[in-house]
Amino acid sequence: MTTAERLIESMHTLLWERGYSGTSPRAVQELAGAGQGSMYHHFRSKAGLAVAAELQMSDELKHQITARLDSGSTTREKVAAFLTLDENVLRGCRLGRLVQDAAVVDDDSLRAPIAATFDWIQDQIRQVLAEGRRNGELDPNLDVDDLAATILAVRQGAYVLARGAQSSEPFRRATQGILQLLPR
Amino acid sequence: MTTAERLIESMHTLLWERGYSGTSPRAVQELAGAGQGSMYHHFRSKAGLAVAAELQMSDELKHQITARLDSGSTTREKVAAFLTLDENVLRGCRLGRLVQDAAVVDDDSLRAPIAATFDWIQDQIRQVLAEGRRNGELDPNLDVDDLAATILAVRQGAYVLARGAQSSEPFRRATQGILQLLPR
DNA sequence: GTCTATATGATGATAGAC
DNA sequence: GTCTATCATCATATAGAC
Repeated sequence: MTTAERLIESMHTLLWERGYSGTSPRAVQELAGAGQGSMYHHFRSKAGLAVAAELQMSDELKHQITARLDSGSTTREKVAAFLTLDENVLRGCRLGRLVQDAAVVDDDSLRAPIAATFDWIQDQIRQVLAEGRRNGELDPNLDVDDLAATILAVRQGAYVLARGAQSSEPFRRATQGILQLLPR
Repeated sequence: MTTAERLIESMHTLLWERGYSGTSPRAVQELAGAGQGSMYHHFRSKAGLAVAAELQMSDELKHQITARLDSGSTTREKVAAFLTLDENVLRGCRLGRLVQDAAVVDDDSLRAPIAATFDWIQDQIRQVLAEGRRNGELDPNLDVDDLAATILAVRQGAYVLARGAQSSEPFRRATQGILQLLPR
């Protein structure tokens, strides 16, 4: 891995763990084993490096989500796979946690990659739901745009509850709760 | 208002706006019109003042939620009232946003009031749902514990999506999406 | 109870040598 | 490309006078 790649990787890890405001350039440099000058040679600023890390987050997330939404055979199975517990729920969603940070929301270059990824995810879910509606698996009267937003919101909110409780139980409950409303 | 009350009020405002890590004692003092020494006379630390502010947040939130859950006549109306758009969705949930901050989650005295409030809210929703099930408004096979977690998660997640998009539209969609799954 | 002074370390970045 | 030195500012308090 090049120094630039290690810096991005380290920023990715720390953004997930400590958030944007909670991550100092110094901490990133230490984790990457790079010096002060090195970081500022490859990136204009902390925000510039963070944007690069966000793009990596987005890429990884898209691959994971595609794999999950493709995994089941029925609509319900696909949605269930999307909502299924991660290895480590308490870490939260790496993108979702960032939007709580005012420094991120106030800087469009930092916020835009997150917004775009959320849009992409909702659209993937919407397509799965739309197919289910065509198949007759779902009620033809359902608004699949709204329901796609709901399903993503359940996942994001489930992370919030799990972090508050420091337990994965609320995550499991919240995701089970929506699944019981979808026809088998 | 006493100085202590103004300090709590100011911390409340800034926690909501900037989060815990993003709020400095100095900023709180300025907003409250109090000096450095004054703050540390009334509170042991930044964390101590933040706990006091969290208790105020919790109190206000409980009153608002009670009012909403009591407002409708049917189960669906009550849930809809709970999920209804706030004046300013983009601010997010004052408690939900705090749990994304590692400094909050790592300090039990800061996390506990949030966890307790989330538990309280879920229990209130659960009671509304349980009554609806007894009434025959809801399917008797529904797990109301899970569904209560889902409904709170939708609200929390809807805030996350709205902040990401810097628009209240995803909030509206996500909440409508779950309501269309509840029987009329 | 409130004020000013002071302390210690971190933050985010720049300068310039190598 | 990477390193060390340096910088101004801020964060989170503590000390002690008034």
